[in-house]
Amino acid sequence: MVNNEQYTGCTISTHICQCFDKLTEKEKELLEDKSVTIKYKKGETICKQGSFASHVMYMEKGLAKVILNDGKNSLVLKIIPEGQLLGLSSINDEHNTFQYSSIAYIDSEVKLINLDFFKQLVAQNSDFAKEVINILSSNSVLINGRFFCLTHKQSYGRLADIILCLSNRVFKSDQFELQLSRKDLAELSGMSEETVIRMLKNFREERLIEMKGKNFKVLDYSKLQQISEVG
Amino acid sequence: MVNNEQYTGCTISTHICQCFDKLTEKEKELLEDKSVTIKYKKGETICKQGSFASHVMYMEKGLAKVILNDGKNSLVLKIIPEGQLLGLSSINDEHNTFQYSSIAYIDSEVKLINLDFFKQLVAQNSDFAKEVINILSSNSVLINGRFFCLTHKQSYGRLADIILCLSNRVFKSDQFELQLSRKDLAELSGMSEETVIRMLKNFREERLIEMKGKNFKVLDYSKLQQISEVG
DNA sequence: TACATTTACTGATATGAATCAGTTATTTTC
DNA sequence: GAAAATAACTGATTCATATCAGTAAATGTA
Repeated sequence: MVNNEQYTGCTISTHICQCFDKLTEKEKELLEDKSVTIKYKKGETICKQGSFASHVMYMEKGLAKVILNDGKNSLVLKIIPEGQLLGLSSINDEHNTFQYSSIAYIDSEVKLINLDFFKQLVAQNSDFAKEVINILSSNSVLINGRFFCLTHKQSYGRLADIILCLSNRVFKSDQFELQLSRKDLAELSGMSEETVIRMLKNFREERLIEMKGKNFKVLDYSKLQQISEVG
Repeated sequence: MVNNEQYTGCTISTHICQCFDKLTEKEKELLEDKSVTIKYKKGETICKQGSFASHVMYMEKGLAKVILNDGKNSLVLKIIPEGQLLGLSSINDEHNTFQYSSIAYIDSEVKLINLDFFKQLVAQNSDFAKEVINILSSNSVLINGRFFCLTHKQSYGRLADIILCLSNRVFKSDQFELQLSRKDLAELSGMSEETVIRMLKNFREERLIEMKGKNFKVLDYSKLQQISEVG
């Protein structure tokens, strides 16, 4: 088999966060003491790039984006679905501030875990540390793929990627009510809002998708897949 | 202070790899047994994306690029200078193949460390594990910055970034003999070879750099910095 | 030294996608 | 339930940068 890697702009890791399974009963109890669950409304900032990081987060319920921002532009690094960690890069001793911002796409519940305690777990439980390493490196693979996609595919391919990702990984259905605005979609696929709108229109005209307001239905997976592949 | 983060297309981490300092004398001895140093000529492949990963690498001498490739295009993720690890993502249990290729820019010497032994070190020495986590997360920060830069800056800014990176971090001098071809520079800054050539010419005409064949000299750092910032 | 090959460079042209300037539709708010 | 605000959409235009098609220079080789 020839390995012609396919990169997608997909933003969601399929890696299942298993790190808490590695904890002892005692550690799990302590974890509960050292954490608190907070609710965020759609659009609210869960963590802010540059501010001091005192906790690692775990998405219990909801959906959020992770973005880099230079004051002018923003880049969506990934999406955090239920059951994934957020802000793991803060466990690096050299960075005591959040390296990115996270904003809730929909109403969400997030467990905030005390950072020092999290670091302590890494130091004392090597299975836990190993799993953290797995998560970090899976995350790199995801972001590298997205990096490739956003720099080398053209817009139609990137948009097809995002639609496939939303359908397959986020909503896990061929039809879904998309809470994201066209602007959000544009940010996700790294292009302008107007271009997204025009391209979605084309996809609809070619019967690849159906669209009524926020309701999406994917009609032709294989054609979208093909568009994703040719770039 | 307002935090207007500046992202650069710089490809080199300033993180100093300290993980081997964390080893005991006995572990250091074992490490020598479990590793072998190989010489690579300029242009040679040090590791190949998709092939089975049986070792982690350490750049003892030389310079190499780390690239993603889909058979058509390639993306330089980062550059590995002397004193840095390469192929660390292989320690993830889910990926037993190299996630990227690495090619020597110049003649290089690379220490190949047995992967199972490396994993064993992670499991048994928590300071070592912690340092590995630091390296992984520093690496993410670097690549995220580059991701932002290549997707949001335009060509002049990206090229300025690369020139500054080469001068400040790789060669650590305002003049250097660049072993890389124009094509390499194009790949690094994510644009076509012709565009690189035209823009270098402009930089020279505006007296930002001097250029005679492979010999480069940076004349105006602050102007290049400014070009990098405006994008 | 001559020849072949690769690399560096130049100009003309094509094009993908952003930007600008609106209108229409849908939410939100009072 | 009307007014205001936001989001969705459309068309015209501009622009950055890739691509194409070459020539010139440098490097490798016989």
